[in-house]
Amino acid sequence: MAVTIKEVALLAGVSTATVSRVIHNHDRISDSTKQVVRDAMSQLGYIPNAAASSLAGKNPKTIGIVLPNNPGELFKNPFFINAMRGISVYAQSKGYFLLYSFSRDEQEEIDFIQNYIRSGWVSGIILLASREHDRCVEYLNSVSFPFVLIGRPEDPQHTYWVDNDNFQAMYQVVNYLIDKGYRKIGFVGGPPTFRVTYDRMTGYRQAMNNRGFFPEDSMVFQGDDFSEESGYLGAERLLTLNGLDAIATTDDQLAFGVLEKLHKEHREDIAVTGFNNTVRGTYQHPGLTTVDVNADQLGERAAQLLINLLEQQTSNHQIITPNHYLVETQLIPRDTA
Amino acid sequence: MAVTIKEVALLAGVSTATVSRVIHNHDRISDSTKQVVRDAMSQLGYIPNAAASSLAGKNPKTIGIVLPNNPGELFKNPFFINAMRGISVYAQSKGYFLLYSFSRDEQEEIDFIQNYIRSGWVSGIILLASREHDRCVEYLNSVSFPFVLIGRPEDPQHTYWVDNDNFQAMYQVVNYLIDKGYRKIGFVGGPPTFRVTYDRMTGYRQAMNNRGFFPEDSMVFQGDDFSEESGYLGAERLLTLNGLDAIATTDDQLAFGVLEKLHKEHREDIAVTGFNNTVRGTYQHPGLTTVDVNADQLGERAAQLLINLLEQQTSNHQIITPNHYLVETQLIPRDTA
DNA sequence: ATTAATTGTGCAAACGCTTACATGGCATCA
DNA sequence: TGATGCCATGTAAGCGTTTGCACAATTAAT
Repeated sequence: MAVTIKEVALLAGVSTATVSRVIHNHDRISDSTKQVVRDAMSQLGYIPNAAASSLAGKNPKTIGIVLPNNPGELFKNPFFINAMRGISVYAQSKGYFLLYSFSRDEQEEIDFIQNYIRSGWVSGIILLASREHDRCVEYLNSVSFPFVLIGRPEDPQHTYWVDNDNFQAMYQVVNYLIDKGYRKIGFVGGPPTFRVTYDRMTGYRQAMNNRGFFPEDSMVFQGDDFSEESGYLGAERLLTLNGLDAIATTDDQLAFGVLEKLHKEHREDIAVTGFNNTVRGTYQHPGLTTVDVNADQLGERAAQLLINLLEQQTSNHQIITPNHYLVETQLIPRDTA
Repeated sequence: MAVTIKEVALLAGVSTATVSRVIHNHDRISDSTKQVVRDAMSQLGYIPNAAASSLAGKNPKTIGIVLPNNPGELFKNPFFINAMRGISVYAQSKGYFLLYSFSRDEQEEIDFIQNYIRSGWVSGIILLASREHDRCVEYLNSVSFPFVLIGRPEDPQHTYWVDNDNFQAMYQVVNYLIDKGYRKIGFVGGPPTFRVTYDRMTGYRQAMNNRGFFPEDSMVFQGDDFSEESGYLGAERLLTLNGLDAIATTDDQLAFGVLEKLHKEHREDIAVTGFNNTVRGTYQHPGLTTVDVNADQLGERAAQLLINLLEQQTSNHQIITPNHYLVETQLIPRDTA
């Protein structure tokens, strides 16, 4: 059917072994032969059979992506599709294929990962769902299969990951607010067990301190989750304070809850910021000032990290790649601050 | 490394051929042997090596998905991610893997398709980008590789495809408007060369006629594209008519343009409907009455169609599957109508 | 001038699975 | 009882690549 390595070999007048070596840029092949073989390949439109090469023990040049199946979140937040696009940009430029699957729950995620690995289809995996105590990470570590996490892992030293610099991001937000003249800035975050909450809160505290403000604990609210309800609750709490003029949140959903409460109390004068640049914040009135996490970049970097890892594994050049990247966020000023 | 068919055969006390036959449910294997083999498989946690099975000439059980890389559209419209999820629901239940790629332009789409096919990775393809004169469709036909189109093809008789019943959908919208008391309903559509425009316009006309209204041509506007600008222009044109009380559009973007013009002219009394249920329409004020195209379902059906096709091809049971599915749309009433 | 090391290439086995063909056992029929 | 046919399973070749090993040709070292 399709063109095989044999036909290329025949046309180039060499053995299949040589063709294979040319494909992989083996260093013991003379430049002249390389040229001849390459000409033959392009003349025939040869594309290696991925199944065969994978079977013969090579990097299948395919990356598996595991997504959480959270319809609500998927819909509200362009994060996933953008991350997938980012991954594809880099992976495709390196000739990698991409496999994806949505999973209903953690168990299914693990099942899919097992399938990916055992089936021999993929050479590495990117996880897009960072949970607190991630069994997928555990599993992948236990079988020591190459993977990259989008999000911050529990063990940042021994895991490959990409994430935003959450400290820096919130630091920026608070400085922006102070620059705009706000002084008494409250904080509404998600559960304190999440690393992301901690990092953003630290950024908030640091920024305040550096500018000469020292928020008491009552100005910091941490909800049980990242929901609107928690935001609403947080606003309720913070409104008991005197002179509050701004609320920085760690998530758009929280921010929406905050806005709702503020609206109810006719305190629209209070500034609000969110996080994640969800679509609702873009189109609602007033537009929500928020932070874009640059999902595209996160995806691209994740792919880069993984592919580096894979290629480095194959070759014996010991170029030590970093084990993580921090991707810049971008403040999106809109009406609420 | 992983468990192979040999180990299963050894444990079950049969040959590898028998194991293979059990996997594929060959009918000449006795029930008792089947049971023994299945037990062995599950005991060892055996998962067939996809590369090997694909190489040996079997259906690789992998579907390639080609997406357009249109950042703006991707962001505004949850269509793509939902369709991908829909595909994954069905495909995963049938044990199929999914490959995806975003392409920058038509040429790249074709390149990716070639890669998919020549590499032997995929057994079938789903196209999510239906254009007017689709070279991908042409190419796939020319090499007669199994594929399904999401959207209406040029040759609906000899292509596998899924789509909404666009006629029906717009018919419904217009009836809804008439039921709500609107009488002089204008139409703003995209370019008339698109089949979807034609179908929806026909639905509009038919519904009007059936209820005793006979819109003159001046009540029908067809833009050069599906943009807000075209919508704006359309509204401008229609506003010259007397007594207009509603505008049905074929796309949310068009609707947004229409709303803008109406707002400018303080004619918010005029009802407006969109199409596609984009996120902006959900969150803006006033909320846009629109039609959800059920992207999930479209994806699921597309996967179903393709997998049926593939399995039917393999086995010689000649169950003739339909060559297309029409997926129901859903009217989403909100503020603008 | 001999030997040793290096370079460029080919040979052939191996990867894990499928499947056409072969085979032995059993039931059926005359 | 022997021939016939079917049923359940085994044998082995082959799918397209990769790669360790072998080997011839060249270069370097003595």
